[in-house]
Amino acid sequence: MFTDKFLRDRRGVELDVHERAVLEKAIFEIRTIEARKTVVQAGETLSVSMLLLEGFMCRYLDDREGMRQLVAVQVPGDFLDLHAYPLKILDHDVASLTAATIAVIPHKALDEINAAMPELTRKLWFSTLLDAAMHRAWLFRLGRLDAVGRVAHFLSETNARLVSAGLSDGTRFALGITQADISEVCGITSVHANRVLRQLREERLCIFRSSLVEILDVQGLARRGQFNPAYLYIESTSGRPDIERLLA
Amino acid sequence: MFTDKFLRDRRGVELDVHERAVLEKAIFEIRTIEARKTVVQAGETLSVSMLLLEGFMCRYLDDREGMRQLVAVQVPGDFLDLHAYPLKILDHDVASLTAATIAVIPHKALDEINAAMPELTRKLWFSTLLDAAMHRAWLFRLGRLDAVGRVAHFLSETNARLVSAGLSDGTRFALGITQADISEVCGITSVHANRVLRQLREERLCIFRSSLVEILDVQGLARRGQFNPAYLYIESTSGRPDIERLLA
DNA sequence: AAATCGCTATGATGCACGTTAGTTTTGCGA
DNA sequence: TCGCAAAACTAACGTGCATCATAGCGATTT
Repeated sequence: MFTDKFLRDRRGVELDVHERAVLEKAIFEIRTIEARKTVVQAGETLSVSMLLLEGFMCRYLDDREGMRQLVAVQVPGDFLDLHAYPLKILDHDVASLTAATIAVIPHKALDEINAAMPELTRKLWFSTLLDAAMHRAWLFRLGRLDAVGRVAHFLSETNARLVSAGLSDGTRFALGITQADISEVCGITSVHANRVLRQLREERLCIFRSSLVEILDVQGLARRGQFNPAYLYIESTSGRPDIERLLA
Repeated sequence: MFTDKFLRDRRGVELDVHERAVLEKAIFEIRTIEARKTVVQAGETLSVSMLLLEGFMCRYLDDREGMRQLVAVQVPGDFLDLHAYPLKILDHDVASLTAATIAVIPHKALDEINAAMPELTRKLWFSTLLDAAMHRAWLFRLGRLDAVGRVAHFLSETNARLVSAGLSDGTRFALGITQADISEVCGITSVHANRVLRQLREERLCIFRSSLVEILDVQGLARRGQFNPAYLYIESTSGRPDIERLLA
């Protein structure tokens, strides 16, 4: 099932069997994407949306000099651009960070869902609002935290999301991104990202090694980044102990 | 008509006469709010959403020490918390900046719209995605611009939105907020906000006087803040010259 | 084995912005 | 018209992060 991870363990909006089947049937094709490719550019008119199955992708805006500001990092189970369904044209680019696999869903299929299944429509809507809630947490990160706090917040968030996706055991996860990517998330230079990561290592909070992130002190890292997972709307309905631990 | 300004001049999603009437009928009551009151707190369960009719309001997150980071400023015609309809619980607070008037719409009424009017539902969805697009522009502002650029970007955005709402003539508008509010938008201290506003004044770009904002050089200010209004999805369908000028 | 490339690492220097501690101005209610 | 609080403004000083420059290191190519 390609849509297994979509909205899994999200408060009150998990898909039922029928809804999941409908969404599966809406998939038009599965595509693979190389690392570091732009798949959607700002301003194009879109007629499909994409669900991320494997790998990591991102969305970004760039400034006059071509410097990027990431506005979202997507993990497996996330829609990349469901917001393109109502918007049709995006204000930003979508690109892969690592090699990735995606499911392509035509807007025509979403029209049918929209017309016939108001409850599922509301859940799809919810999932785009989850993205907006993450945007707000990112605004807090950039507006109110220092560089160490920003990185700590980002790594705490990513850990929580990957636990929910079943891709982190709660302290360790693979995340094939570079220090430069982190700097584009956190609005700092890659030089400074390097110094911050060293500091997190020296304070025994977290070890970042590009291919592997190891959190030594989950609570300490969360405290340093003032991270509170409430905005992710994760809930342990299935009684998963890893999620219980996360929310404790 | 209370809903006059809602989605006015937004690309492809303006409400038709019937839709507007349905939305009007969904209004349960009109309320006034004093300046500087919190109307929704993070974590409450909500059963209504609110449309802003008059005045200015905002949404914010606060940090451990109680310092606020604004994540949105709402102007007349904006929903304050339509995202509470799918989400039910918000991750942030909603408060007034000035005295304000709002229309209250119960989620029950939105359920009926959701069930019976897929096209209107998609437009409501669109309006919440507009907020998300603004969040992304705000992320760019905080992540990639210096203090002067951030304030220039914010004032350019606000001008554009108020032109669309008919509350700015393109260069001058009333905005009853303080320098401290600006600092909470831009992630800087109020002391520095003051310095930045002086600089914008001295460079003959913009004069901010709390009760009145006067933009002396619209294009210069936009350039300084790398402001591009595309993310607001404004379009002049009605051939309004003020909007034409804005997008030129 | 040499060459190339992307990523990580680190030191020196400077500036934008924070912090602290005020003073002055504005506006509004009594 | 006074009185007072809130907002605007200013100055002195400290610091976190940017910038610039360079070097090491591992993987891939030839």
